[in-house]
Amino acid sequence: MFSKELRLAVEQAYLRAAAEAGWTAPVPAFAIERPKDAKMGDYAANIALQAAKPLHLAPRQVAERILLHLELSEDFAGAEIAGPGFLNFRLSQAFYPRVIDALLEDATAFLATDCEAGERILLEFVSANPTGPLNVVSARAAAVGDTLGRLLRLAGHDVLTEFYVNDAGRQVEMLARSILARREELLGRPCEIPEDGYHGDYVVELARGFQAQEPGDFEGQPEAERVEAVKAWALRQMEERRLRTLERYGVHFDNFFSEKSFRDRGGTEESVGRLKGHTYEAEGALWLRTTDFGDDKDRVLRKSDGEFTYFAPDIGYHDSKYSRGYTRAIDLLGPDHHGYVARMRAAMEALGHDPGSFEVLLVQWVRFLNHGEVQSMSKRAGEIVTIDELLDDVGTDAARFLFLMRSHDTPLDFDLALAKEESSDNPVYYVQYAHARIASILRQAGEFAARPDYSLLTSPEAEDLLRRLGQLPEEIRDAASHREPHRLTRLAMELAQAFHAFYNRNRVLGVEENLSAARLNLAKATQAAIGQLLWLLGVSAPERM
RNA sequence: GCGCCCGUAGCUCAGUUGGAUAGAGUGCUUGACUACGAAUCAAGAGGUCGCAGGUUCGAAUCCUGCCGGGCGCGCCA
Repeated sequence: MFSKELRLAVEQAYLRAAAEAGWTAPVPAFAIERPKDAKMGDYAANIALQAAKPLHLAPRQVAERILLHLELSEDFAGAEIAGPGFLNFRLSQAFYPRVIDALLEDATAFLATDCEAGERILLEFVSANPTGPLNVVSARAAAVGDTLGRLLRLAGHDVLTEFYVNDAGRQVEMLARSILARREELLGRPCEIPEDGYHGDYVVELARGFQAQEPGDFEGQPEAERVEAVKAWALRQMEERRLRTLERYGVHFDNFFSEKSFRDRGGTEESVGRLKGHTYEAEGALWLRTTDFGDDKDRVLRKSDGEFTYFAPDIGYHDSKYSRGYTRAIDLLGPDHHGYVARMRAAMEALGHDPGSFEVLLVQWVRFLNHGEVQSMSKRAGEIVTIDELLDDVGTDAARFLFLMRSHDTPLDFDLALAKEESSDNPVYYVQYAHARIASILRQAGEFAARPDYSLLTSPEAEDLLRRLGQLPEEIRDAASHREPHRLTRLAMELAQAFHAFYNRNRVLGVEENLSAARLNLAKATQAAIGQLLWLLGVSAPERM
């Protein structure tokens, strides 16, 4: 929450120094950053290093001139020149009450302090085929997408989370035919599961369920109508199961977008029509000249048999994100889809959308381990295949936290044994324990002053904790703008670590009344911050464990 | 062959638009509870940031080449 005012102060100091010394170079691009080593202060600016070259001066010399003209608010204790010419700044105690009071008043608003967002974002993730239970391969994307959505919303964006339901293609047709075949089997008639059909146990379950509910004249209907009836019924069943799974997992979608209804109302034709000028006919097919927009080769929109490719309705779907009023589309895709990004971006550009407003986050694969052994995800081996089975095994809190510990663009090893372990080895418990521990202290504390004298918080552990709390708004801003929800787990762990260290060296209860009140408020503010981070992660924040 | 992602401590990984002595967890060694939760804390050991060049006052970070791993390159979805 201080980097913004610091940047302004430094810029103004530079301008005053320039006016006095006759520098003609404008304010250079420079960074306000947090040094790794606390000995170097709380913030550092490299403006002198950046300005030295255009000014033909030594960096330290520039720094000295700037320092002369620097005017800082009372939140800062002062500034000094260090190393090759960094300006280092140290916070004063004056900011303590501002941070603690703000956190206690409204932790959400506090975390959003530095965010200046306000875009309309459509965030699409998971979008798994509706032909089976949600598979564990979607679990990571579900966790990342849901938390990213919460984070972007907290940052001030108008976010719609969306699940694209591929309910139109051959896949659901096959599901319906598979169910029908199983139904024949249940009735004791000879049958054959279609070659590309679905074989999971759930298909048998569905067949049984359908048979129990099927309308009386079902047998008399023509084949095509029967398939349609089963298809519609099966899609509703899968939707219910999907919603139950997602709810257990704490994942919320604002909208489920049906490919079928989009196609039925001519959405694909409309978007393809608007691509005119970028398309051509060749070999009986309709092609989109994506190479005009950076793709490797042109892509077919409509096959020579007159059917659209998968690409065409998908262009229409993405186009609809813009026509529905969103200015930015963010997709989470598996690494097997990365070849697809360039052509979709090309299509968006051809439609007149800013290609930069279409963002794709590739969520890399997860490898499941058990005590370090790689797990095959085969049903036959009795291993975990669905998200439900994963949640049965390790629970929502551990699953979400572990998925969000790593950057989404690196492959992840997920150790099932570790996830189940309720010990300090499991980072989710480490963070939750800090939250519960504070709850326990507050239960025992009784009444205490709401606005005590925070200048009593002088221990190194208290100061470290306060600095971390004060820096949260900047961290949140960066996590949101970089689309890196995994930073939240690190922040939560660091806060928990700072609190545990504080707790071990600073008695909160049973010390002098004013000191106790100051420490209690700090603990309570920390709890609010950890609670808010856990909420963003979709992990529960227990009062007791 | 071409394209994208990745390569950091024994292991799993952080590392902010290039910044100061490269960090954390885990594992290993050692210490801390007759007062707030020991699911905790403190200390120590552990590194050729895949390799080689280049740009820069400064490179784990940017550029080039090479090595290694993953994924993709259909009128499939």
